[in-house]
Amino acid sequence: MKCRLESIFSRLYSAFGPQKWWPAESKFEVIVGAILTQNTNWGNVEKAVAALKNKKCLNPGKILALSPVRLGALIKSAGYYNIKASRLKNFLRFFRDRYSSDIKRMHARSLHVLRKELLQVNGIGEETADSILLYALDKPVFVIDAYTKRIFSRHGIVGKDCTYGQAQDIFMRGLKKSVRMFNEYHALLVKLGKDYCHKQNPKCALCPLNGR
DNA sequence: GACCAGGCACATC
DNA sequence: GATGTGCATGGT
Repeated sequence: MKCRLESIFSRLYSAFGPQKWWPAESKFEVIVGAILTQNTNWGNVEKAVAALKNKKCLNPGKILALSPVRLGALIKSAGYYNIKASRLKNFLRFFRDRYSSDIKRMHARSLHVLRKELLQVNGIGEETADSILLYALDKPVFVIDAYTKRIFSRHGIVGKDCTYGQAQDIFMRGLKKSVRMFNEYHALLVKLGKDYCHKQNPKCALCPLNGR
């Protein structure tokens, strides 16, 4: 499996090149984006982040100080804006109370401890936690998302109904733990998913993973 | 108008 | 543990 996963990575990298993820100007912006992008088109998230920046509200204190209605209005374009407003605040209260809203303090903790803590925040599930760990905190964890499952189940590498943990184990066991590679691999899978591995009408004939 | 997008919590069985 | 449902905007 190791060879297979590594070879898929090489082919994706050759086909698409570096993806330069996560697209954000700061680690804090990565975290906000990770929560806002839940089950949502990235373009809609960018608009919400831009609205927060435009009002000079893209920092922990400002977001916490906004009323739910005001915050909801700013992130409206990202969809599920009421629930996401409360999820953002749930994270920010944890971030303030546990780490004094300081990314460096968080960064100093271990992957294992942080993952457990993040999963206790209401609104942060496995994918969001792992996205924060990998892309904001440089921890070597492989992010599994809908694209990853769809692509690898279509190629017979994971079961169609496998759990998040089962899929993650396959990657974590089959690859060397590298933050840089995990970062690029997941970004490349999203690129492949967006361009070639649609839910319906899969353009699999064009998929760079097909053929030799 | 239908379908989809870089999920998650909660209720119910 | 598995399955179903609500949450919502904006692009194709």
